[in-house]
Amino acid sequence: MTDFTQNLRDRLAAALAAAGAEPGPEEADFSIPPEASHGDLTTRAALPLAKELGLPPRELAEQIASALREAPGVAAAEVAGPGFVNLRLEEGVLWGAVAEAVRTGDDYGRSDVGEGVRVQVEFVSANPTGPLNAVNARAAAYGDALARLLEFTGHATEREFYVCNVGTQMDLLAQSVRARLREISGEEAEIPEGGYRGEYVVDLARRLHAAGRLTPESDDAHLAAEAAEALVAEQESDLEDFGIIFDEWFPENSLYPDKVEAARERLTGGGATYEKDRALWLRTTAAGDDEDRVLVRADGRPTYFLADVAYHLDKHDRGFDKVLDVLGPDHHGHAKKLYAMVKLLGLRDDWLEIVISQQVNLLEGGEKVKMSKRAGALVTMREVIENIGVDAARFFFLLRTPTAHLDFDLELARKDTPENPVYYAQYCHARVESLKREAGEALASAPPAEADLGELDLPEERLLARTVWEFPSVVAGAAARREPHRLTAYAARLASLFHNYYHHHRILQASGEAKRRGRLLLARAVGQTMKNALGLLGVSAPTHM
RNA sequence: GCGCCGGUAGCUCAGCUGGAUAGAGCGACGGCCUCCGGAGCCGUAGGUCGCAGGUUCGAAUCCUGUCCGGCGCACCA
Repeated sequence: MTDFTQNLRDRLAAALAAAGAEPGPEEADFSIPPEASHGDLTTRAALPLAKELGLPPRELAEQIASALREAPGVAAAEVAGPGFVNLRLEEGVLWGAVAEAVRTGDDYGRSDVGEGVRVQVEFVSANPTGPLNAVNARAAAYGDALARLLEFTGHATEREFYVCNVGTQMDLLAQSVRARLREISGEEAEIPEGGYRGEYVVDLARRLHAAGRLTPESDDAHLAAEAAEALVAEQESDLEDFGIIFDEWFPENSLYPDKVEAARERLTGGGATYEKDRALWLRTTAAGDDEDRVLVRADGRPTYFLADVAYHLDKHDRGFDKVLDVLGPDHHGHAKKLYAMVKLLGLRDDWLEIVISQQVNLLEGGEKVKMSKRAGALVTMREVIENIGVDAARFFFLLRTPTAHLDFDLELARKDTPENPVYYAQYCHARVESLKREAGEALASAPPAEADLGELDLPEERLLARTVWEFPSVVAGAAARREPHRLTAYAARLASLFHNYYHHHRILQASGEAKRRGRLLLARAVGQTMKNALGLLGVSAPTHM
């Protein structure tokens, strides 16, 4: 498909050049119109360029159309609306995609557009002060799907979790654990103001005490380290059960003191710092921030921001060509200073990219489920997984664009009825598997034959094939825009088309051996494409349901 | 006060970096079970794209202002 569209792009560029236009790469391109009645490929190149040439857009469009009409695989090229050129492709192109999906299997949709660029996706990155919650789970589902998309499009991708095991929160954790340890020894103890009151701290204290690792007399640093280690291990196993394996768990405390000191020197040497009120500031306002930021406090202790600079310098030193930070809703205020930091360090502007994974409202039958960390009554990621399952959770978290708040209806996600979109999509795959079982091994694994595909003649079959044909470009678009939810929408669309087709037309009982094989090939392509789409979302494609 | 994210059908949301008649799911209403899985399918109703300006051949999309909701604004992390 890539060679095919590249050929069309070349022809389009040639036609535009012949008319005297100088199109940019964006302008001399095609898109797949959502409306099937607008053809299979469309270009609006004539609209902006006609103006430059002083031509009526439809006239330029007609010149483009006649040039494209001659291209192989193009059945028709028509001018529409104000000056669109709509292409209708020959069926053979679409059957070719069906054959390719069957032939390439789990690799269908894969591409190498990433050219092996080394990309790091950092996500979740929670404090090691408690179990992961539903908001972390959303970020987890998002970051992992994004990483899968990047891998599938030819990027050398790594997943990283930044363990924020430094600072006030760790002190509070240590004091909270100490209080619980005292209680175990029968003493009276109080959880400090702002401390962690969750039941899990009691369990943690009990476990570490029983293992002989901690006593109420253990010093703060030891308390914090032991507690954090245990909690990180829990987070890691929760994420593993959610299907997510990180390549790197990067502990913040490993940055101290050398890397933090090196970061300070580098910034100071760069001349973007100054001293005020005995503190060291970074002039981030020179790079688009709203106010300058403190790097070193008046008492000489470095800020979290300076550690962040050190952390990103370390990422850069590790050779990543691109770094994606997925920040939670409580950190969205950091984007500006991080971007400013990149500028002031003299790194490429697009080296860092920040995506905000927004908050989640958990609903139970329309009622909001309260999530209060202070009261210790938070909804944990583990509870979400146990309550509704990994597949439903991941699918639901990826239903929306990451930047928008998400209403997550647990009751709906739990349902095993068609109103639940994850079952609807998985059922499509299971149904194809069921057909393959029914058809028998020989037919179910027969190599794609052009003659068999040529038997397909229904409009529904063409539309299904077109949708299979679209898949690689949907993948590419989702990866480029960092929007896995496009795949969720695609899976729902493909499922709907297939269920409809299945209901109205016999596949294994079609008249004629060749038609049976052709229809089964189409079904196999759909099943395979669905499996790949779900796989990129981290959702399983069951063979039975 | 400043900033970020939202405001599109009764509800939850898409809308592919400015295009064609604004779409889907759910809900509502009405249909379909001799048939490879009814965990399914078909149809109907439903919109001033928060509001007001602007930019241009063209705006849900970009700009300005404004209203509403959510969330951030430490020498905390």
